[in-house]
Amino acid sequence: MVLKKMKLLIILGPTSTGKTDLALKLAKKFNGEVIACDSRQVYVGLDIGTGKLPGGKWKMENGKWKKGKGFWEINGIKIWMYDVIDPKRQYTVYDFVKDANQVIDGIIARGKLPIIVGGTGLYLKAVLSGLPNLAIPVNRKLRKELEKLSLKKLQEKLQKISPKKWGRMNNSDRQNPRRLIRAVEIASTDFTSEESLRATIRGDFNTLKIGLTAPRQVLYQRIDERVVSRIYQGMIEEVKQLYESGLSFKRMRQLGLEYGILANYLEGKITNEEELVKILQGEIHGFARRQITWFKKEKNVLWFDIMDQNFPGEVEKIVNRWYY
RNA sequence: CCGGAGGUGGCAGAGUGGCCAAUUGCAGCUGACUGUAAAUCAGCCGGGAUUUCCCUGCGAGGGUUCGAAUCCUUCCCUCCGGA
Repeated sequence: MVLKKMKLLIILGPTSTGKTDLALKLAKKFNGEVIACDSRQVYVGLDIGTGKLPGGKWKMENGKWKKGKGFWEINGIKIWMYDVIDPKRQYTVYDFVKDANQVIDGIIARGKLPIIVGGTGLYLKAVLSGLPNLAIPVNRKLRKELEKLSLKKLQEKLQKISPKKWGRMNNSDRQNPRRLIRAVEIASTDFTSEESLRATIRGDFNTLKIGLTAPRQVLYQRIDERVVSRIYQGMIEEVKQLYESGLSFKRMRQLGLEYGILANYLEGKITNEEELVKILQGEIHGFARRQITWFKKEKNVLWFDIMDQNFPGEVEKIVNRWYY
């Protein structure tokens, strides 16, 4: 049968550029549903710190949101891929691809436009074009053993097991224990990359990619303000509650940014709030930089500077032309 | 005004005669990233030329020395204590 490619609208960009706000607006306009492509919003209970409440203003004023299983609904618009798993569990790109694909298919079946809000570049890439080796599963036992090895030993191990793989790795990855471990893990299975890629790729999308940016200084300022307002919104309380409900500080540190830093704060490693705010801001700046580095390489993105007052209108026009 | 401590690169903070353009942390910048990705990892970080080259440089000026951020001296400033 002849398949018409499914239309998929994508909004991407670094944190704090207002991706979700834009997505909600467009969803309203074009009868869409939103899919959060975010590696941390998938966790239940990580709300304020991951920006699931899209800005205090939504919570306070237009507070018509409700939580469902796997989605939230804000002013009648569904945002998917929120709250799909317990934060104590580890969720991976693979899980995300599987879950998101189902959600996308569901939205299309309902005759609506799926709008992906992408903050996690790897996840977005995996959904759109698959990743080789994606289907090669984690081998917990092996990892546990490998984690005990020194960097040097890991390097030697990979060189022995798969010199080809080692040869392809760059200097930075060769010093990255996490990558080395995964490489050994892949090399220890019978899977071929082709098999694995075939298992995950779909390529049946007709995408329109809208990228949001802002001058660096503006971006940092927005981040800085957001940190403060999140604290006002009760982010510290949120983390306390997570701890009380059994989420360890160690796990929080794995979750990174606000959760990791607040874990340190609650443990007394950071003693005053001023310092806390500074650290949070700095870490998130770095995060935004990493996102930018990643997204720069993304092809076919129409970039918009959010400082340009007219950008929402422009975006709307473009989406309109593409969609109808 | 007296006594004490001190002024180092955006900040914090080492260094106390040559190995110092100056440890380190933060901030900043660039990049990698094929199942933890808000993670993890690499590089840069006074200026310029851009393989061991040049210039400016550790509050300011002067001095000692073959050689000073490091010693002497004068001045300016900050902090603490006393008047």
